[in-house]
Amino acid sequence: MLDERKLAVLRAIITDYVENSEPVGSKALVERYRLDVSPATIRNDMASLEEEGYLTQPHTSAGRIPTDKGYRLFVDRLTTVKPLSQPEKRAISTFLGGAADLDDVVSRTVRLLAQITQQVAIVQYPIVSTAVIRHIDVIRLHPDRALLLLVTSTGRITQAHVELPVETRDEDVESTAVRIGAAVRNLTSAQAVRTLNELVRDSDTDTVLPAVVNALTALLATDPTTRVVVGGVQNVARFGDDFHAAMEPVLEALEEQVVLLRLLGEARNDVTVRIGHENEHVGLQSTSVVASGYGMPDDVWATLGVVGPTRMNYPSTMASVRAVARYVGRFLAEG
Amino acid sequence: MLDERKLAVLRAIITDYVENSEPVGSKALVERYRLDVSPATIRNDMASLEEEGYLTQPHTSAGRIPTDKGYRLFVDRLTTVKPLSQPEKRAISTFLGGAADLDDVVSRTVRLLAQITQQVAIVQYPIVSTAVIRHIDVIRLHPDRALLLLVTSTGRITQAHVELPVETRDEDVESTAVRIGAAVRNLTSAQAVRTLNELVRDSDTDTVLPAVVNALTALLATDPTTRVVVGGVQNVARFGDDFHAAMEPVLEALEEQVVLLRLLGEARNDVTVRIGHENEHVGLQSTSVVASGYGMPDDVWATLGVVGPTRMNYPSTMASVRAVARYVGRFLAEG
DNA sequence: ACTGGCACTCGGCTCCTGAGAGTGCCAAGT
DNA sequence: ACTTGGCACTCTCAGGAGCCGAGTGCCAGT
Repeated sequence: MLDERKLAVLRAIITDYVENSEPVGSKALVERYRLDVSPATIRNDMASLEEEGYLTQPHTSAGRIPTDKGYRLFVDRLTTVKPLSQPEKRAISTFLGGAADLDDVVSRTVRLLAQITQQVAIVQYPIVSTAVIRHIDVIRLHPDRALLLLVTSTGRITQAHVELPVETRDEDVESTAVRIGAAVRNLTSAQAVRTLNELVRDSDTDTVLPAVVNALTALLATDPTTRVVVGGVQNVARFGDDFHAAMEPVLEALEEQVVLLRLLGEARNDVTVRIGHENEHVGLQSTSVVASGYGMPDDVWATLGVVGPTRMNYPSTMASVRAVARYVGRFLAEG
Repeated sequence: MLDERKLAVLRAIITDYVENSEPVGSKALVERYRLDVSPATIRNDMASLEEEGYLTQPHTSAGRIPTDKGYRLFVDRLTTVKPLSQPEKRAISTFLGGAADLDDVVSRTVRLLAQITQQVAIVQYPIVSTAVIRHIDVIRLHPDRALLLLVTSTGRITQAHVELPVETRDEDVESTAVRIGAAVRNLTSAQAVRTLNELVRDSDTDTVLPAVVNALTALLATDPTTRVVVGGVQNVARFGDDFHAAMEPVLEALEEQVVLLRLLGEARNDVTVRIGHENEHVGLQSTSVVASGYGMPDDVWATLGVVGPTRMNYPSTMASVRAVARYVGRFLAEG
């Protein structure tokens, strides 16, 4: 069904369409891509590609444009992600190199991705599965309320409020904090939860301890990967003139953390592409998402990616996403 | 120059144009707004209003549309900000009521503002000038590096890294933290800086103390108002069909914290309006910004506002911004 | 299996025209 | 002095005709 030449035709059509955003016809095709056959032959191939769902015509007597299925085939079989050039690599490296802390790494990454792909970038906050608890702290802000701080070995700080009985003494709060801190130090999230359970079981007269432990358990349970940063939103304006209608739902989707997490959540350690209707979220079905996990080998920390028009330059976008993911991963591993 | 009727004509034109986004002519005007004069009279008034720069014609033989100057006059003299309805007030109140902490208040506020104005909302993180230090903490993450945490009475947590001599003992770190903590507790930022200076002067043999104090001083010095949150970006799609050209610079501006801060920075405690070219940032000169300070009376904590098309409903937007600012202020004062 | 030729389709461009909205101006009325 | 009706004028917009050209599908020939 799909001989070599038909695949070459599909590749040429996609290349041309990505570049010029115009339906491409048989004549232009043979002229621009040395296919060494006549337009008539190409026409037959195009007809057959259309029959199998890889191409479509906006209207009779216009050229063909690729369908989502066509892009899918292109991405799967017709393209090789070519590595970035040396200057590009150096640019990435120096741009990330100046980062001061975790927040800075993430915000630089998102700007970098948006910049080099000219699309909308999404970066999930990294989480280290091997992160351990470094420190906890309970700070009494009001008579009946305290602030619980949790610091992990990656420098991540989370917080929660704890309701206290009004009559609680400051010393009790402090000693409880010290006690819990000693118990969970250098434990992973899962280990800590187990230890905390034992701690509560052993001390049933105490009122402060259970309150703090509950808050801490809840804090440990909340998935710390639920933070996502978006950047380069202005690039939706460049997605194409035909995009104006579909733009509002896209912008809306980009504000929904939940949607973004689901988008990124499906990505593995390598580069994943979702094309058009392959995206579950209806607002994003006229876009493609290129994502990649990043972090240490065999230990994915988080995911990042870009959202662009289905008519995007897949090889180049995939190369950029992969490169940025690798550099950020390496950078985090070092720092 | 500007008698009562001309002002009424201007008001009617703006009202109509805001509603229908179409240039409005003399005939439609007398029909829709009981002006009790003939179209010819209105035409004379319109000609004179145009001559003075309040109106303009997209082309000959089209109706008139307001200029920035026209909107300015409208906002300054022709409109009264009418209070919100009871249900609206209740909606604001309940929506903000569920907020758990400061982050939550801000994120709810930005969503609320975007929702009720159908425009892009911008909220600056609040700062309490009377905030005092509640707690500091130094956590050693690596042999040569520690994390400094600062908690204020408003529940705000900031952090910084401290470089330590490798040979520093854990006990010294801890005692230093306790010592500094005791010294600055319940002090305002300014008082703390002074106290810290004395502390360093009195103990010149210590190596740990100066390192931590330096980091803390830097932390206190960084302006905590430099954080801004944006929401409702999808609403730019509703700014109008004529807006598509100007959209990219607007989206770009919305990603620049610096630009947003300057936008908001000019606002006073009451509602401020910048119309079109009154905005300094070129990318936003086809938009209007409605902003307001919020916080306790005579003690502005921060600013919030919305960005919309110059052709916006000013009275209603101003009412919404004012109401939200007041509610958030009240809410912060209580919690 | 490929190619050249040919008839056909259909969108886009241009030109034209008429309708309609809106204006500016003027002379007359109050 | 202001207001008004009338009128000529301008200019956009919508619709229709007609042409062009790009592109297709098909077929017969190599």
